[in-house]
Amino acid sequence: MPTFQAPKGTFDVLPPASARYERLVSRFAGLVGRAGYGLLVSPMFEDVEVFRRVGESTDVVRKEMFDFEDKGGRHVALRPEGTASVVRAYVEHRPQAPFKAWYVAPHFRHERPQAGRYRQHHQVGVEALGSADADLDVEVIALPAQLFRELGLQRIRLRLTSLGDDTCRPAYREELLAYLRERQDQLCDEHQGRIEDNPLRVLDCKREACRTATKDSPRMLDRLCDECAAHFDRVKAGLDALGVTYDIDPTLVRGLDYYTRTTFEFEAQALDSSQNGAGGGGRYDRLAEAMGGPPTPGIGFGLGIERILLACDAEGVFGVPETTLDVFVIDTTGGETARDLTAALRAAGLRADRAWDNRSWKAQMKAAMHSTAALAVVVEPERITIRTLREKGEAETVDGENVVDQVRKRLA
RNA sequence: GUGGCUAUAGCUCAGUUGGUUAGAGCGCCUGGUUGUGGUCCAGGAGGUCGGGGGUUCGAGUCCCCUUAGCCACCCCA
Repeated sequence: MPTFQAPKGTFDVLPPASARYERLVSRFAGLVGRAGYGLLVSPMFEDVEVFRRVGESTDVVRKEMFDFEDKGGRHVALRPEGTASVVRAYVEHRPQAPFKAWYVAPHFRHERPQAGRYRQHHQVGVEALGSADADLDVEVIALPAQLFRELGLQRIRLRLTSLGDDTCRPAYREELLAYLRERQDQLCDEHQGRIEDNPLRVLDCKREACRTATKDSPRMLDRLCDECAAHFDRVKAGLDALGVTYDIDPTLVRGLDYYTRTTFEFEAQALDSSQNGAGGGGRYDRLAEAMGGPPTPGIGFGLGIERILLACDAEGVFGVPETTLDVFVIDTTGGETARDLTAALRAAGLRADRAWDNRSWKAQMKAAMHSTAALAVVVEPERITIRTLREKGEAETVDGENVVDQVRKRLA
């Protein structure tokens, strides 16, 4: 047993398994890059107040932040979610709107770890600021749907709702609060004393008590103001037009308080654990103001890389790629030729590796088999041969002067 | 944060009511065989049994603590 191990709730991803991370991120980068989103790099810790703006009543802020005082006495926190940092950066730099950015970043939450739930996990996501256009909601929601399709995932369910805005939500909130107060003693223990914080959360409670008590509660979707209703209708129509299927779920409440209007969540149904949320997001038209900036509408999402990969495992798609090398060099003459030839092959743009330590022919050949290379170049005192590694074939003796060209020819 | 289960070789796991040098398969290393590599044969390396304490003549096995993982709650990505 090693003396040290990765801290609780964290993990290492080693090659070759890590190749899936690489490929997933590059797929995502390609997808959102084609849609006009540029990479945004931001610090993985911020003034703790930046994250507090996402909502004081949320678990993320109340009990899951990795926060500490730095040597200058500043109270900072490791990023628990992605949107706050991006909106902070937007407000700080005031880029041209609409501003469309994507990110890939570690996220930290101090929770009890479980499969699919970690203290450090990784998300890819996008944020689009400066437009309230419902068609932007459609674009943003369609991106993860397209990603999942490209990965080959079948069993992803999109849940969708609207939380209203400042025009209609306050009245609804009061109505719901009144409804809940009448039934306060019927709610579960957790929510009996917490309905004032965020009454919407009670609707999402999984406990039987809350479920029955709120069965006939008023629904935000029935109380949307005209503008919000029109916005939501356009979002639905847009998704329909793009062939993105969804389920309207009026009980959907996301973990963050900043959402307005459109919110959504992608559920990986292949995962039977309760950690089956693959990603989610929504509109946050008041967050820029809360961050001290000008009123700026915005919408975005975050996707959990580990959750997506777990879902891929469960559906048997997007496995670790087989071949990562073109050619493997074996040298039984001392190693100088391997050193020079490998360098030449790489300079020619081929993926090449070699055996080390001047081992036996058999040991080097074994290493070549493990390498996943398609071809081996075998350097022996009297000749140089090219051999196939993945299927049977005759060794082909090659001229020492043109090894690179001949390898290239064989690969073509 | 609450509760339950688990921890033995690089990996997957055996290990009796506590008993003497802790095992297997796979993987790894060496040699032989093979069509100079995938087969087969022989040999070898590798474990303070997660860590600490206790009970006992004796602990991988029983007890306590601790660390980590898993599961449920909770929450979410």
